[in-house]
Amino acid sequence: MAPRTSEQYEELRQERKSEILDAALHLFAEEGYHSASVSKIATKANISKGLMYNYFHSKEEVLKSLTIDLFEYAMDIMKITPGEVITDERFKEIIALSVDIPLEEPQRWKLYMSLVFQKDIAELIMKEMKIRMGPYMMSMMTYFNSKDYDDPMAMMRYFSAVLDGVQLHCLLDPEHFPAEKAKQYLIEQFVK
Amino acid sequence: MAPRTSEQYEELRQERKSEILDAALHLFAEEGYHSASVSKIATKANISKGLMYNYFHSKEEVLKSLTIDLFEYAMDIMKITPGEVITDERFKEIIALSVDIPLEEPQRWKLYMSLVFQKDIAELIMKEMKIRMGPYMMSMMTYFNSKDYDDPMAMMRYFSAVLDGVQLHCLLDPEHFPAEKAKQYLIEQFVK
Amino acid sequence: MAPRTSEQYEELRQERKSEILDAALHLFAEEGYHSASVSKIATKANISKGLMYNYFHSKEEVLKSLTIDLFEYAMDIMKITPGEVITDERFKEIIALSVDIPLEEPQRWKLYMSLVFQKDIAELIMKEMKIRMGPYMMSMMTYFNSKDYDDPMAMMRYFSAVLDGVQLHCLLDPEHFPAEKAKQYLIEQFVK
Amino acid sequence: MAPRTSEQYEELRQERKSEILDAALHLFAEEGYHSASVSKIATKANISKGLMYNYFHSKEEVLKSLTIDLFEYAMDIMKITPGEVITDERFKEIIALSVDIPLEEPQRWKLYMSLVFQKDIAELIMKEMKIRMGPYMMSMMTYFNSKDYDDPMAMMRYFSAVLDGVQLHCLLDPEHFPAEKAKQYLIEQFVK
DNA sequence: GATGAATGAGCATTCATTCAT
DNA sequence: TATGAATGAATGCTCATTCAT
Repeated sequence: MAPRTSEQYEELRQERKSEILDAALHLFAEEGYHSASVSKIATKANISKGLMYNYFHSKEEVLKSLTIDLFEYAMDIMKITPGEVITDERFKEIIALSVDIPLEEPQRWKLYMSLVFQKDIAELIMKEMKIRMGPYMMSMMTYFNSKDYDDPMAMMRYFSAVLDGVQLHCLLDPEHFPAEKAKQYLIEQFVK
Repeated sequence: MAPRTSEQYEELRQERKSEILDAALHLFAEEGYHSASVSKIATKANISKGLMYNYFHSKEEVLKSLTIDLFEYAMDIMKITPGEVITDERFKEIIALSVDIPLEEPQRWKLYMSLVFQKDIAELIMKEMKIRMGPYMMSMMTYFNSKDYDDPMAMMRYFSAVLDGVQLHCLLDPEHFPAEKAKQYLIEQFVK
Repeated sequence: MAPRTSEQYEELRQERKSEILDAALHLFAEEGYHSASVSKIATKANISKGLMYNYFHSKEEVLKSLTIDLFEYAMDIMKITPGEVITDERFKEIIALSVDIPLEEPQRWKLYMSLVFQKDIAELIMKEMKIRMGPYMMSMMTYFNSKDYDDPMAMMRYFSAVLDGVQLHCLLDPEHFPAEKAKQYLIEQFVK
Repeated sequence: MAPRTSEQYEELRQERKSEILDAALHLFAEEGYHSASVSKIATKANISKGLMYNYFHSKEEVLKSLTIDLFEYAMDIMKITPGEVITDERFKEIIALSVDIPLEEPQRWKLYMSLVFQKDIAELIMKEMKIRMGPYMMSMMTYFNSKDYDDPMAMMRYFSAVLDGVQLHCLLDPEHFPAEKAKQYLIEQFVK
């Protein structure tokens, strides 16, 4: 048999890597970071424990990788581009997406939320987050500024908090939380 | 020599118990439930590992005790009484307190938030919570009902979410989050 | 109040001591030596943990004391006296008693049997045993000798073994083991 | 380098497993189940504590495995087959083997005897035992029935007890117990 | 004499990580 | 590249024993 080309190898590696991440995501979300052992992750990803260390240097790195992916995924969906000017239509879309994303991918977001409050883990991911959230917050501020809010900075931060609260409840109690109504209330309040 | 009286013993016990709870609170909040080992808690409380088990049957029980205390503390401060009829003034006070409490006792509330998303732990505390939150939510709904909202139930849930979001940001970024402005915005929106 | 006389104190001590031994006997027999903690014994004996050490230097000593009592109890019941000459009638009585004792006080004998096979414990009690069993075995040998057995020593040892086997089964399966029939078989075989 | 083939792994595992069982057998027999800690077993088996759990899920499982092996070993030697019809010759052979086995493998049998009287442990092994002893007892009863005994069931139980007693003494005092004479006495009494 | 708080060594078990193959 | 045996430190927890009161 002809040896694989290095492109094929690279492809294989990426595939394996994402299988591992996928397994880890589900286990972390289901049983928490500490209860999800490397053994379980490897088994779920159909590889040996040893091989995992060929792809990630540690369990912590799996987590780090997962959170970075998480952001990229969210940014992708929201189609946020640095320097973007946000229109009312776009703002409404962002609200709708913000509510829908956690409903559609609760695993991912539960994991994310569970991490934010564990100081040891939070430090790992906060740096990544701040870098990636910066441009998004800039665009938001510009939007609130254009709306003639008194204190657009404060408003932007308040809006972020409100949105997080809504997302939180979407995750914690999806059956009872009135997601559609919430979108409507958000629009009523913030898109004057 | 005569043994201590049982009052003396009881006093001693209560003191020790609260030392343990205090140590545990800080460690749980700082490094999470799993990373805060019984050894660390005992060391921080200046007692031996073994003695912890003279006061609590398990690490889990320390956590449970801590969450119960948390609720009682919050309920106390908010002066919530079952069946209370909420006036506008009282509603404003609740908003103000809701924002101030996490700012004043961030440790306690960080702990609480960190637990909510750890599935294995959440089950432990959710039961306690639901029992204690019920009356509060009833009063809230009655209030929104009196305000002629379309769907007071949905509004109450949305309000809870918004409040949680605000508390979240107070905890996560107390330096930058505009707490006072947030109170004002909340009152403007919900106390029509 | 007049101070107690030293006789009264001594009496009190003996009473306490036997309460402790009683509690220990039941717990050892029910859950085994290792599972029966000093705490449990003290609680069952209605005294404090600390006081137990006023009566016995260690948990092991409680056990030792218990086994010695056990022997004295058995010897008492069997009315064995050093140098006794055993008649056929007396031999039959010994057989009957040997079978009845374990049936009537299974706790005591189960404890005893459980100890014999735990080397660490066995060493403690074997010495006591050999001293106390010696005269009994002498009398037995004399009896078998009078019966014109080939090898009275071997017969005596075989008889002891058979008796132990019967006692064993009386303890382990009192409901199914035919104790009365066994007595009869024993007499038929050994009292020619 | 290529990983080991699964045959190689399996071979390795079996070897290690039996090393662990061997170490455990000796320690359990010598100091009892509770005193023989996992640490000691691992040290005696020349492996790390952790590795033991790669082979057995718990200390209890080691014990269970050991008792199952014990039975299989005994059944093998005795060549007992379910439904076997026992002749006089075969009966004599069974008596001889019953006496010789404990003499040849005292460790194994001491372990077994020590377990029977520890309530917490006994339950674990009794189930296994009853299943495996059933057919053997059936054959015995058939034998005693063919001998025109009054009450073959009672006789079978008495015989079992006597045999156990003899085995007990073979174990406890192999130097003084007259094993050969005992075989002879057993045959005289039971093979009329 | 009497108490029970306090200790610390020990226990069974888990698990991230390494490494010979 | 790939395996899983092997390690050892750490975990939650128990308990005989000591000791200040």
